[in-house]
Amino acid sequence: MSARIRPTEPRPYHHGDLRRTLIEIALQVVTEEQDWTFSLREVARRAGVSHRAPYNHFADKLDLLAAVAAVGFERLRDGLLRAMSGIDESEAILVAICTTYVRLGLGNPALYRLMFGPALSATGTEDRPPLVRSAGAEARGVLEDVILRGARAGVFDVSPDDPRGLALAALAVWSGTHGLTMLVIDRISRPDLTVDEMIERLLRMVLGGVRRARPEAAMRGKAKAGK
Amino acid sequence: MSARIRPTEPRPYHHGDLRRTLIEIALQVVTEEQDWTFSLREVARRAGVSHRAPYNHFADKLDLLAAVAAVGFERLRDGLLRAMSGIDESEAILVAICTTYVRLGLGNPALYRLMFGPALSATGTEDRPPLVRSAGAEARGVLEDVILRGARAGVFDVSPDDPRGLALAALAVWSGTHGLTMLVIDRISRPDLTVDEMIERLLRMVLGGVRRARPEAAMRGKAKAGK
DNA sequence: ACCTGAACACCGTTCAAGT
DNA sequence: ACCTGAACACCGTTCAAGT
Repeated sequence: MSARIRPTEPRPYHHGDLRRTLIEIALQVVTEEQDWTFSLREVARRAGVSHRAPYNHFADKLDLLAAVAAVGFERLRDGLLRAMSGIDESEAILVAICTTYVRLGLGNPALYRLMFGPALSATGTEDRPPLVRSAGAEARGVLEDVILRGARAGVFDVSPDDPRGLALAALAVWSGTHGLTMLVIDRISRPDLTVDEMIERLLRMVLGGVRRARPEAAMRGKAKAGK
Repeated sequence: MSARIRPTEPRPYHHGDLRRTLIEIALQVVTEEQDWTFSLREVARRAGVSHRAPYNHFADKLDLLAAVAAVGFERLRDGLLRAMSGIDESEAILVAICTTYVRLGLGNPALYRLMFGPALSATGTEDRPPLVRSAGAEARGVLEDVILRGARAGVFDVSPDDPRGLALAALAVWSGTHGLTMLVIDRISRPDLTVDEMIERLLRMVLGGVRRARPEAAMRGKAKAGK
C-alpha cells in the first residue's frame, strides 16, 4: 500500500493487526453461532491471544460490540446502494432497498440484532457509541436520499423543501421495514407466505401510506384531516 | 381452587408465594434500573432467599425472563383494550391503540426490550417460550380484531373473508408501530417533535397504506400491480 | 507499544444436604 | 416440598509484570 521505508518492520508480538482480527472473529462467531452474546474471552481464545490482549485495542466489551455493529451497518449501506444501482424510478428504488433491507436482516439475524439494541440496551446509556451512530446514519442516509429524490420528482406526497416532512416520511418507511424485520427475526410473526411474497405485499401496503394517493388532490394544500 | 381439607396449612419456609415474588422483583428491577440484564442472584438477594431458591420455581433464568415478558404482554393487551373502549369508528380505534402501543413501549423501554427479543435471542432457539407466545398472541389479537372489524365495516381495503389478507394488514400495521417504538427506544431516530406529534403524524402516514384510498375503485377486483 | 498471567468480584447452574 | 450452602466452570475487568 504505502512505501515501506523501514526494513525489517517491527512486527508486533503475534499479530499484524489484532484489532481487525478480533472484529473479524467476533463477526464470524456471531454469524456462525447466530448468537451475539459472545464472550470476550472466547474471541481472544480463537485469536490465540490471552484474554487480556483485547483490552489493548478496545476499551471494553461494548467497544468491540460497537465495532462489529459498525461493520454491519457498512454492509447494510453497501447492500442498499448495490440494490438500487441501475434503477431510475423512485418508488421502484424504494421497494428495492426495503426488500434488500429485510433480506439482509433475515440473512444474519444475530448481526442485525447486535446492530439494533444491545450496544446500548444493557445500561441506560445516554447515546449509542459514536462509531455506531455514524455508521447507522450513513445507512439511513441512503433511504433519506431516495425519499428526497422521490419528493423532487413529485412521486411522494411530501415537499422537498420540508426537511421535517422528509424526515418523517423516511422514519415512516424505516419503521415499517425495521419493524417487519424484527418481528420476523423474533419469530413473532410467521405468515404462511414465502419471505419474498411477504416482503413484496407488505411493502406495497406500507409504502402506500407514503405514495401519493390522488395526484390531482395533492397538487396544493395538504388536506388536513378534519377534527 | 380445591377445598382445603388440611387445617394449619404447611406454609413454606419464607414466602407465601416466592414465584410471584420473584417475578415482581424482577419486574421492579427492570423498571427501576431500566436494564433487563438483571442477574438471577440479585433477584434472589432482593427477595431475601438463597441464590439457589429460584430454581425451585423456574427451570432457569430464561424461564423467569419469560414470565416477566408475559406480564409485560398482559399489561400491553390490557392497555390496548382500555384505550379502545368507548370508541366506535374503526380507524379511530386503530389510531388509538397504535398510539397507546407506542406510548406504553416508550414508557418502559427496558421491559419492552425484554418482551421482544432476548427471551430467545441469545441462542438460536427454535421458538419463543409458550408462556410468551400465548401472552403475545393475545396482545396481537386485539389488533387483529380491530382490523377485522374495520374490514367488515368496509373501512379498510381488505376483505373480511380473506384471512391471509387480514393477517398481512395486521402485520403491516404492527410492523410500523413496533418498528417506530424500537427506533425511538434505541435512540436511533429522534426527530425534533414531541412524541405525541410524531406518533400522530407517523400513524396517519403508515395507516394511510391500509386505509382505502379510492373507495369506488376498491369495490371489487383487487388491482394487481402489473408486472 | 503490546502482550502475559494471576487475581478479583461477579455470574448461572448443579450437588449434597438439611427441615 | 422447599430451602441452604458449597462447589464448578465460566465471565468482564484490573494489576503487576514482562519484552
